[in-house]
Parts: sequence; C-alpha cells; structure tokens
Amino acid sequence: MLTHDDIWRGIDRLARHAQTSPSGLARRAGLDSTTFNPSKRVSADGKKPRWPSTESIAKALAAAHLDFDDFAGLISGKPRGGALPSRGLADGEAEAPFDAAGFPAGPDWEAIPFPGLGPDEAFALTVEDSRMLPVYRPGDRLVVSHTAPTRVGDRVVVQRRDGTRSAWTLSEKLVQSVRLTPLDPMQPSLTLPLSQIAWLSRIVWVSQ
Amino acid sequence: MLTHDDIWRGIDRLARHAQTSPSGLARRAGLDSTTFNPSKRVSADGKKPRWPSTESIAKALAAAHLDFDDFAGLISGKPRGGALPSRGLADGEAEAPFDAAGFPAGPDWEAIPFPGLGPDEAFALTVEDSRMLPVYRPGDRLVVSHTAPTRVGDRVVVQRRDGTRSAWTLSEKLVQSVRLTPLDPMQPSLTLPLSQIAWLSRIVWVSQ
DNA sequence: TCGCGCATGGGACAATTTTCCTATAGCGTT
DNA sequence: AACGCTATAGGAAAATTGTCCCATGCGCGA
Repeated sequence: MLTHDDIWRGIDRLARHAQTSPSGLARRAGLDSTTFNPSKRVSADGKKPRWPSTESIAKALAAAHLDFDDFAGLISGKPRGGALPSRGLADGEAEAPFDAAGFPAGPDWEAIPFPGLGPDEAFALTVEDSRMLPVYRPGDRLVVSHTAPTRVGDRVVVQRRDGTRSAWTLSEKLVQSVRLTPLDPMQPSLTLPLSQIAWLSRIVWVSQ
Repeated sequence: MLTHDDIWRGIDRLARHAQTSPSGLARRAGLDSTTFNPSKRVSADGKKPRWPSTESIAKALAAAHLDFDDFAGLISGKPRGGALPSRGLADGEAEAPFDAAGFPAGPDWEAIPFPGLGPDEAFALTVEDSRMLPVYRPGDRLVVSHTAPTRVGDRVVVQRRDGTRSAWTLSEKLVQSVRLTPLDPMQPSLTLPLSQIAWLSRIVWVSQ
C-alpha cells in the first residue's frame, strides 16, 4: 500500500539525499520552487490530501540522479542490492586493485553493506588521510559508480595511469583534457590530459 | 531516471499481475475504467505525454495488494529480496515442519531464490503429486505468505491440526468454520471448523 | 446469429495540480 | 543593523488529469 505520507516522506528524503531542501529540489528539477511546499501537501481548507504528480516525481528523480527503484527504497527503507566491495583510497600501490575496465579486481577488497547499488555498478573507497579535508575526513567511505554520469561540478575519483588515485571536483571537460579543482582550497587546480587518466568516475555517496 | 514509458509499462504489468486489463485494474481501484486507457496516455493532439497521477497509482496498487517496492520492481525488473526456505508439500509427516506460529522450523528446508519477499514473510511448498491438477502440477512451487490477507476466492494452503496440509480455494469465511472448494472440480467441497485448522494462508505466487 | 459484457477511442467537463505572484520568517555575511 | 539569499505560506490563474458520456470492436455463450 502506498499512502499520502509515504509519497511526501519520499520527496523529503529525496531532497535530503540531494543535500538540499524540498524547495531546492523542486528548483533543480525545473519545477516551481513551491511545488513541494508543505503547504501544498493538503488542500487549502486543510482537509483533503494533495499528491505530487508522477511527472514531478520523475523530474525530481532525474535532478537527484536516482531511479525509481531508489525512490521506492527511500520510502520503504528496505535495503536492496547487497554489499559492495570496499578498500582503502591509497595512491601508487604495487598491484593495481582495478581491472582494465576500472572495476574492482584482486584481493584486499572487503564487503560493506550498502543499499541501492549492486557490486557491478559501484564500489567503495575509504579515506585514510587528511589530505582532502575539509570535504572528506579520515574514515569516510566514498561510493564510486562507473555508470553514473559525470558532469561539471561533480566530485570524482581519478585513477591515473601511473597508479595514483585521488578525489577532485570536476570543473571543466575539454576535448583532450579535464580540469580538476582540488578539495583542499589551498592546493592549485590541475589540468590533466585524458591520456594520463585510466578512469574518472563520480562519487555517488559518502558515508561516515 | 523514470520515463513516461516506464510508468505506463508499470501500469500494464500491474494489471497483468492482477490478472486483468488496464481498464479492469482501474475499475477495481475505484477509478474510471478509462483512466489507464492507451488513448489517455498522450494528449488529444497526440504529442504531449500524459502521466497518471500518484494518487491513481496508489489506488491501483492497493487494488492489486502490492506496495511501492513491488511497483518499482515491476518497472525495473530487478529482483529484490533473497531466497526463501522451501520444502515439499506433503501430508501427515512425523515431525511438523512448522512452528506454533506457522513459520518454517526444523531441517529439511532448502533455499530457493525468490524476488520480492523475505523469509519472514513467505515460504515455498513444492507440489509433489497430481491431486491438484489441473490447477497445480507436480513440480510447481507455491509461495505461501502468512502476512498476506486472505479473502474469499483466494487459493490457500490449509494446515490442519492433524498434520495434513493441502491447497484449496477459499469459498466462504464463517464465524467458526471456513468453506473450502477443492482444486479438482470432481472432488466435493468441504466445511472445516476453525478448531481443526492450525493455519490457513494465501498462496501468493506459483512458479513452474 | 444475436445479445451481452468488456476493452478501448474520442470528446467535453470537472477536479486536481502546477505555476505565478506576493508576503513573511530564518539564516549568514557584511 | 542592514542586506541578500533561501524556505515557506497563501491565493488566483493556468495547465494537466480524472470523470462522465457515447460509440465501436471484439470475444463469448445462448
């Protein structure tokens, strides 16, 4: 059964997932910012429930980069999918822990539970040092998805061909290079040619 | 991402799941029977997509006895949940393979994969003989849920206090007894006092 | 063959939702 | 304290969806 409360709880959680408010989510989705207002969840007289339209939900999901399964999970709270392979985010290891396609390979991967994404779609990297403060703190787990689309402004992990691996903000996509802004504002930004990049994928989740 | 096609595909599959047509589903949900018409899925001029309202979807789900997670599964096709304990549907065994509450207990339960229901909500029974033809054939797996509501007309499994276990159609619920119609139309129907029944639960799924 | 129920297309109207607009409150910064 | 930005309440208009009505086509049983 799907109740009126369920749907609006899903909208609220969707907004929180996107790290914004209901009105901010509506704006990002191209809707009027008052669409998800608490005052628009019941009729003017206050007695009849109002439901968001399916189309509005679809737009909000697109803005939050989630699919319908994720939304159902936000409402029910039931975890789906299984655990994810997890390991440390460390630079320049002897053996590359990823295969040619950028998916986890080799030992040293441990499983951590994570809802909503399967092991073929994402994996987790644990932050081990303080070089990415204040954004990421030691102990944070970064969930990285090779299938999620990367756009300018996204936080990404870049695996270079020399084996080093680090997190950045993607600030510009050029034809033969990308421009990366460091998470530490004291560090200079970097323009990296694509030829030096093994893969560049979006950080879709961070747990602490 | 959730597309216009996704939603309507979900409605069609929901109707098929409820063993009816889109218009039949709408009628059962208390909506106008034309609500889910293919002709109502695009605007009159044929160019703008029309989306069903969230409230209509909620009513259709209630009519089909499904929740929002199930609907998301119908759309994405991704199986969720895990395996179920499974064993044979046999009468009068020495040790009752169920505990007092009617849940699986003891050995002799094997796990079979099944999407959408957890082991605390349902279990599977395998048909071993031909006594329930033509409805159920040997090898069919009946998924039984103690939590699903039983209504007149549902197929049910009845566990009697004497240890026998069999499948019926529930044809009448009385104060102190139930009326059961056999799946084999050649057999007579049966009125069974509640005092002889350990549990009576709905068959929610059959795989072959 | 006929009649009946059901599914569906099409159109007009009613009901609901979104949008647009204004106003107020909260928050952080200067 | 003043300012800007955001979040939100409230109300009216615009857009969208559901309902009602009717017609057609199909399958099924008498």
